Amino acid sequence: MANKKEPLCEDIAGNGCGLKKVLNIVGGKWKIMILCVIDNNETVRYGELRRSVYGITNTMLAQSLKELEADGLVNRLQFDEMPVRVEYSLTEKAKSMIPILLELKRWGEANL
Amino acid sequence: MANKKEPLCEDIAGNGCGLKKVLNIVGGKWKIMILCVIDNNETVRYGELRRSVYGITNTMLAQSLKELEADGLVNRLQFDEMPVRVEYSLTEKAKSMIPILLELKRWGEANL
DNA sequence: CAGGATCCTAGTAGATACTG
DNA sequence: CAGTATCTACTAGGATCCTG
Repeated sequence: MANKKEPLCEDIAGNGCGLKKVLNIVGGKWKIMILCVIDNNETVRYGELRRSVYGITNTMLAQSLKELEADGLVNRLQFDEMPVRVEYSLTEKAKSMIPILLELKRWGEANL
Repeated sequence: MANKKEPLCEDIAGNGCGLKKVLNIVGGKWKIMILCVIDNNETVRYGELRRSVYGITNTMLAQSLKELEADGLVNRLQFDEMPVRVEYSLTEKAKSMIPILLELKRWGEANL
């Protein structure tokens, strides 16, 4: 009778669960902040990111951007001028996640 | 003209952002899995959790449960029988977060 | 300007044994 | 049964300096 609930995570042991995958991608110390800044600005340069994400180091920023790019969440566009210029932006995939993150954000503000 | 977007995270520096708060609570290695198991069973005993969350140790399970309880996401109900019995369940607050997590899960399955 | 390389620290998690 | 108490291991993250 009762409508069967959709289980939050069936494959608890492995990394098969979509939820775990998302948290692996977004769960680090810096990645949501980076996504936030890019989302707020459409397109952002490396130095601008380093100044905006207060406290981040080169190591962490470069590494996080690489991983986000590898995961298909940010685009890296390099202009071979002198000196070099690189612009980062969100992919369509990333943009489609933003509304859900906004819901989570509102939930957090209301409940924590 | 264009409708102004709601920013994902204004307070990037501090922990003021609701999104960061949520990730701090749910972002660990075990907590979502624990929430998953409890959510799937309504009410779960300690030993059942330890067997269900494959690979977790006593240390981590006890610690995670304590933090989840402190954050108001799980209820701890102790029966002073012999031997002791303890049942864990989700709070209303936690239940209100589940639908959002489900969305994230579906997004992860579709995009990762 | 946009990173890379290297070394180091610290918080997070695991193993094992024990207790009310 | 439902946890504590120690001790150890690992790895994410930090500091500093360097380069195409």
